Formats: sequence, structure tokens, C-alpha cells
Amino acid sequence: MKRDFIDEVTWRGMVHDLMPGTQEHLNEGPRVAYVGIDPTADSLHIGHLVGVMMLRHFQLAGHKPVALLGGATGMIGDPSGKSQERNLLDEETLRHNQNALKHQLSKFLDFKTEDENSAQLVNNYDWMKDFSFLDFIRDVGKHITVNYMMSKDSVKKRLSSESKDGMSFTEFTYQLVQGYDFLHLYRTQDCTLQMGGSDQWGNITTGTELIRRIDQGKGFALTCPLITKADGTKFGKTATGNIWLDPDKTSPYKFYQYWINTSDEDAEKFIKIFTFLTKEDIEALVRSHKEEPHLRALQSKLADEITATVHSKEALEKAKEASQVLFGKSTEEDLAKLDEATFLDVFEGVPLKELNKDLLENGLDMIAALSAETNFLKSNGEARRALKENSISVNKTKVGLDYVLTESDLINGKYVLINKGKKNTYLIKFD
RNA sequence: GGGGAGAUACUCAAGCGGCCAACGAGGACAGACUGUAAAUCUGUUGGUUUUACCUUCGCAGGUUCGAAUCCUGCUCUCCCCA
Repeated sequence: MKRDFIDEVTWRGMVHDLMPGTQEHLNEGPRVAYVGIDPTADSLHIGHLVGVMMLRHFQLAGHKPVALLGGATGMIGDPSGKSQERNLLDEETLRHNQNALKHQLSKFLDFKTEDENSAQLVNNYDWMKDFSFLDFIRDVGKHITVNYMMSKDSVKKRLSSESKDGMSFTEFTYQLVQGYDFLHLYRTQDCTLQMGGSDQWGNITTGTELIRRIDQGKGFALTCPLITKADGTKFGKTATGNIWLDPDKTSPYKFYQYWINTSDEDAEKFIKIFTFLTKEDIEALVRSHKEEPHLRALQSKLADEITATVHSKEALEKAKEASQVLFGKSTEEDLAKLDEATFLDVFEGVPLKELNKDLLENGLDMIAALSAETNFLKSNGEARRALKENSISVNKTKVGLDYVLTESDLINGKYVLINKGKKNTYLIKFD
């Protein structure tokens, strides 16, 4: 029996706004829905994941999901976003990104099924590139009034005097270009639903409006809430940047760590959105977490599930092993017990710098080891500060300003493990 | 085209001739406490050969013993009027 899509995403807390009649419409039979994704990089980051999960639930309910890459719209940037000027991607880059994204999407969506509801990937660049400006304003622009466009929140905000920046004509036009995508998919794929983040509501309704006015059709809209964290910081970002799905951009270890660090407040919300666990399973987990919060069952399950899906079971195991070594009660002796292969495996993805063993002969002072020789820290001043703050440890033992690295610090005769605080790890290999 | 306001470190935002590497807030990082959570308290937050020096306050010049602060030109942004 197919699940009811709307019921499913509703209990998961993934619905922010819903056009009336959507559920009935979907229940009438298999439908087609799409989510837009900007192909500005050759990898998705976890901020994209909500939309992807929506598509997957949609597919599981027997409908056909379409992922739309905004090759055209991505060059513009909509007015509500904090996004700065976008760069025009050349076609080669665009195709490269498209392939990479498809590979990642295929971990969630089924593209190959023989069934009607195989997922599909389209790129609006393909139908926008030859659409001339004159054609566009005649065929599309004519049907929407500026008054209508100005009533959108994203536009109003930029027009109000509180806004520090003006809005370019290009940004103003964004909703029309995006709206046209919906119309195009409506015509070519019989696509009747667009989903997206709550900030997309205005753009989506411009699309349904175009469908209504030009084709006298009916399009539907569903938005999910913006994912927020309880502490107010941006979801999916760390100081060093986005959390990417690409293992070369964000190592599986770091990826795993991001999820395991989820706060209690957020964990329950996230596990509903980012895993496919059933309602019963999640409720059981929440109960056990409340009884024994220090075990962090929720965070652990969340991190396990999503790391295994995005990367692999093997990658997950390694990430957990590394976490165990780095955050468990392990000591220098434990480190020494690891053979070299395991050792390297465990620390895969940790910044590693190779240095000449000669440096150790007269001892290598910590400031040089942290900064000058390795660039782990930006400057000698920063290294000195960190040492003064008592935040540096060598092989899991705290060291001070006067510590000097010698051969006796080497693990397996080659490695030195350096930590700054609990969460930053660096590795030096002496050859 | 006319008038007005503005550009300071990651962000916001003081400073308006020396005491300014630049108040304050947020963020970030670290320490304590914990559960790799939250909250809280503490410290740090341009660089170096660190009681001193160097580079930084939109850009380029100038005045001055001395400028983020004064003058000139330029660039960019916002607002109001036409």
C-alpha cells in the first residue's frame, strides 16, 4: 500500500504551507512534482537535503519526482535571498555540475526504475537558453502585472526604505523566470506541484498564477519550513563553510561529526526530516533519549542513518571509529596500538602535513609545529595564543608554550597527533 | 538632472587631529562545568623577532610634528525631488 504523501511529510514537520486541495489532487492518482536546485557547485550541501527528502517521500508515495536544476535561474538570484551576485556559468561547468549532482541525487531518488514514477532531472537552462527577451516578455511577461509582482514579500521588502540595497531589474524579474519553469513543466511533463523552502512560496505562486492565466490550468504549491537551529546559527554551515555531500569537500568524518553534534533541541526535529525511520521508531528513540540523554541516542542514530545514505556503510564505520579514538577515553597508549594502516584510516580527512624528520633532531617547538611549518593555524601569534589558552594537546596530552617535539613523541615512528580543543585535529607525518 | 546621507576589522556599530590595532554588541575560537548537547562563567579575537615595531578605518593625493578623524579628486551605495 502506498503511503499518503501529505500525511507523511506532515507528521515529519516538513510542511510549512500548502495550497488548498493539494492532498485531494495527489490522491486522485500518480502526479508529478518538482523541486528546484541551484547548480552553482558540483555538489549538494545538506541545506539541499530537505528538498531532496521531499522528493523521495513523494516518490515512495507512488508519484514522480523531478529535480530541476536552475542553470538559468541560478545565474540570477532571487531578491529574498541573501545571495550575492551570481556568476554566469559556462555550459561546460554547468554540465559537469549537473552530472555530479545527479550522481548524488541518485543516492536518494530512484532514476532507473521502469515504473512510471522514475525520478527525472531537468535543467531549465535547456529551455531558457534560446528563449529571447522579446519572446519572453511577449509570451510570459504580458500575463502578469507589475502590481502582482510587487505584492510579493520578497519584492516589497527590497522596495521598502528599510532595505539598504536597491533591487535590480534582473532580481525583480526572477519570479517570472522561475514561474515560467513551472508552466513549462506543466505543459511538457504534466507537472502540477512545485515544492520548495518557505522562502519560495511567492515564486511558486507566480508559477501557479502563470499556469492559471495562460493555460487555464491548476498548479499546486507546498513549502517546507526553513530549517533552523535552536541556537540561531545557520543550518548546514560551519566556520569553515558548508557541509557538502561530496566526500572530497567534506570528509565523511566531518559529515558524521556535524550530525552527531546536533543539540538536543534540534535532534528530534532533524531525525524526522533527514531519516526515513518510521514514526514508531522515532518516538521510541525520543523516549529513550529523554530517559538517558547522555547517551545521545537521537544524535547517534541521526548521524548513522544519514552518513550511511550519503556516503556508505563503510565510510560510516570509519567515521565512527575515528570519533571513538578522538573523543573516547583513548590515551597515547591506545594510539600507539593502532597499526599504521588503521591509524591512517581512522584519521582520513584530518588535515595532514608531511615534514622532514630532521626537524626533530634538535626538537621542534610548538609554535613552529602549529604554524610556520604546517599552517594549521594562520599565524605564529595565533599558535602562541592557543598554547597560552591551554587548548593544544600532543597525542592527547595538554602541552604548553615551552613544549618541544622530539622523536619520543612519534607514534608508529612517524606521526604526531595534535588537537586544538576537543574538536580540531591535525596530524603531522615525519619522514 | 537637483538635493541629502553614507562607505571603519567576520557582521552590526562607535570614534570626528595625538591617550587608536581602533569603544561596544553579535559571531567565532578556547578554558571551566557537562553528555562531542544547551545554558552559564572566564579568556582570546590584524601581523611580527610581542613592554617595541609594521600594515590596516572605500581609492588616490594633500595639509600637519602627528590623520580613521581636516582638505581635494575619484569610485561605489542608499534616500528624497524631477
